[in-house]
Amino acid sequence: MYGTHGHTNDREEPGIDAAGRLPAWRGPAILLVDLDAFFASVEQLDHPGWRGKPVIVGGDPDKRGVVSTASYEARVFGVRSAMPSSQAARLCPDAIWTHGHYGRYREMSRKIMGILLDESPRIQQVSIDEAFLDVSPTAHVNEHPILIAQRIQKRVADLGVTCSIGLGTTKTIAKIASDMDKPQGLTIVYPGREKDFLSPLPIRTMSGVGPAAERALTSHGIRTLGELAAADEALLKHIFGKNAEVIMARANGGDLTPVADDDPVKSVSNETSFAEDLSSAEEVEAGIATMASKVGRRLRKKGMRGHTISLKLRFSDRSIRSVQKRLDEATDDDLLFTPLLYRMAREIWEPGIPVRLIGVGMAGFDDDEPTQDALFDVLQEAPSENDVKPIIEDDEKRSGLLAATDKVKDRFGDAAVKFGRELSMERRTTGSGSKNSSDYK
DNA sequence: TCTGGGGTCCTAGGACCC
DNA sequence: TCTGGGGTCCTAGGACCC
Repeated sequence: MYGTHGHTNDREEPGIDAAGRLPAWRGPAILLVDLDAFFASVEQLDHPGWRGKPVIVGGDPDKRGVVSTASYEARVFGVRSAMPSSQAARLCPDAIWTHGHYGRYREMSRKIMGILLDESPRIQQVSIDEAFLDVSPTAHVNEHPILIAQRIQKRVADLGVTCSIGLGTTKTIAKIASDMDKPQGLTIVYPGREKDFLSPLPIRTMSGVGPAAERALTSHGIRTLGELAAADEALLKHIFGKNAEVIMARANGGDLTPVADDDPVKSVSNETSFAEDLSSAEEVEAGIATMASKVGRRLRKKGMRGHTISLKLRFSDRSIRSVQKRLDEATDDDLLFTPLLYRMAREIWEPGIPVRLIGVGMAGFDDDEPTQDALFDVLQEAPSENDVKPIIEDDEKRSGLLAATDKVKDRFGDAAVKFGRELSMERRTTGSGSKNSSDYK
């Protein structure tokens, strides 16, 4: 036991000396800090009456919702992230349900990431509730990693939520270790013990091995990370393709991928599943318009314009079809690309076929800097294959209208403004604000 | 009352050019 | 004449992550 906050789970005995000093840490020291049942914990922090009770953040049980995060009290009943809400409601009939408050989670997350940044500038945020930290001793800073981890746990706890931390010499090890003891655990894998720690673990424990790879590996008798590390290279190449070498290195504790800054955003998308399938052209186009306007608004907010617009439909049998089109000019204008999306829909769908989910996305930001009059150009140029009539042809009127509706939506919410074809989709969707369930497992 | 949403990356095939 | 191959861009689909 090292701290007063939470407890420390030494995977291997460190051999503390007589004075109780920590043994020197040799080599890289990577932390993975994972906020415990984050969304549910914030709800319990904000609603004192919910503390100690089962709380579920997720979509409605009767509208195809799923569980985003369950508090530990709800997990006792078997409720898990990504579980259909209807099943969760059966397992835990007395749970307190909420769709979640994402602005609030983001606010808490920002505060916590601020603490982490204060502890080490070498940080990689993985998601709203998870980050890697490089706390390797350097010439300038040589505080012991365990002490840093304990201080982080205390500082986070002071904000009213808890975190679990894994400490090891690689990101893979830190990540796996952080999962072994929750909530508020600190699991340490000492330098030199990497293989002992990893080799008995099931393959699925490791990031990068999903259901498909697990199936393939198991069929070849590979069940543990030790077996994976020793597997035939040609076989791994066949299963993981280009990733085979990285996977192998991770499995044997030798993956030295550094803690890196976050990558730039490469795509922006919105999708929604409907409580009941849509099948008429009017309904589907209304759904497309609603998703397109969400994407457009987010693009404008970020100041990004993309070249590649995509449409995804999921049908009643859960199969998925998608289409994407490369645009001649980058855009952030949904009044421009919505009619194109209607046309793309007809490439993969016919009216009458029930549609369960509609997704709209934009990508292709990496090209040239968007020019101020990209919008103007796209309308003036000779018609190309992808050209369709925008909803409002005068581009100045159109962008003025978008700016005005963005403002209203900022103040009053998305539902405040709807164009003709955007029916009120809210009542029909899963009602789940659920976005991110990072406390998967 | 069965199965969400927002992302990243890889692969394989076709078009097109040289 | 019956047939190559590399490079690049684009697209559809799927695996995986939180």
